[in-house]
Amino acid sequence: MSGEDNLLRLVEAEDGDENNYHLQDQVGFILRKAHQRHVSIFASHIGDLTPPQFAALAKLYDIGETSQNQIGTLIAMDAATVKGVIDRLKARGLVEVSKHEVDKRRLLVNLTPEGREAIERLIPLARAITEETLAPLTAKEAATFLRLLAKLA
Amino acid sequence: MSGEDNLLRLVEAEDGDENNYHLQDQVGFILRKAHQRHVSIFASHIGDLTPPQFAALAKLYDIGETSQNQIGTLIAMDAATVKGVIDRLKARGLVEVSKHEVDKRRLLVNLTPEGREAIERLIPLARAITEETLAPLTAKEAATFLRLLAKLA
DNA sequence: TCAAATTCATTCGTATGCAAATGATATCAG
DNA sequence: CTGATATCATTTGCATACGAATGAATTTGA
Repeated sequence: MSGEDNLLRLVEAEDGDENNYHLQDQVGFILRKAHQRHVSIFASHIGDLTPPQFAALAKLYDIGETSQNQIGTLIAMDAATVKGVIDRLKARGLVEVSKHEVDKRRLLVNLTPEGREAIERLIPLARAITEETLAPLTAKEAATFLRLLAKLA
Repeated sequence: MSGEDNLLRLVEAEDGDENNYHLQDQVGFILRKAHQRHVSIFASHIGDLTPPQFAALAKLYDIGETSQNQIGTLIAMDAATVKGVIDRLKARGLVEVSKHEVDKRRLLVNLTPEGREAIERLIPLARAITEETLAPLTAKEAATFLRLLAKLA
């Protein structure tokens, strides 16, 4: 270790390291890593569907037929992004689309019987994914974490 | 509200809602939304650089010249992804690349003077981004949140 | 009522993000 | 020493993710 290094450490110790920027301590960086880990866990349980695709199916299962735009609002997805997601679900026969009778701008989306069967089959796996994602935390920690995370989202 | 709705509510109340899957309560979904919000805050403060690009610059500023692969490891980025990030930073003159003298597989990456100037200018903004991201939490909550988030990442 | 503003969907461009395959180089093990 | 393995970088393909622009349809407001 050089003399310069020793001097630097002294300076850092004096000011509580406030002059140094540590990427790995920033909330954005850790948030990105936590999200990555979750997506990886998701893929290990549900290989043939992505989290956004699953979210669209789960929401349609929850509320029934609705417009593409409304789906995007409910699952926090950009209009351009949701279009791609719905297109791929449609191509796989999990959802079907139709025109709104009254408001001709709207594209109605609904589950097909295959889509309904798929989401009913996948929901138990999704519970396991949530469990595994939160596994590093105790039950109490998980509850605290979810409460605080919700305040940030 | 219909009679069916009342019945459903009774059933849900009886079993503690355990038979219902609420997407908006799942950790993965909230994690994705929190990450989205952070990226949006980031963009409002630093418009000409993405979070991954900033991360690469910050890490190079921290550790100095290193291989592309090592950068990817340190900022949790896939080799294919980090290549694109470095390519774009290179195109903008913020980093420069060279071949490793001994190990000819490696591509060394380093900040240019412009890159160093940029990251020094941006780090104060990054601190503000972290602050704004955590603003919905009290200081104590933020500390708890970061501790638990780190356990998940 | 009717022009302005808004909403819904689409398209384009750019940027992650990752799996899988490939090629070049380096290391290891027998 | 050399064949098997491992590592590093690249490329391709697919899937989000979002800003901006566009067009069609609806709603608003003076």
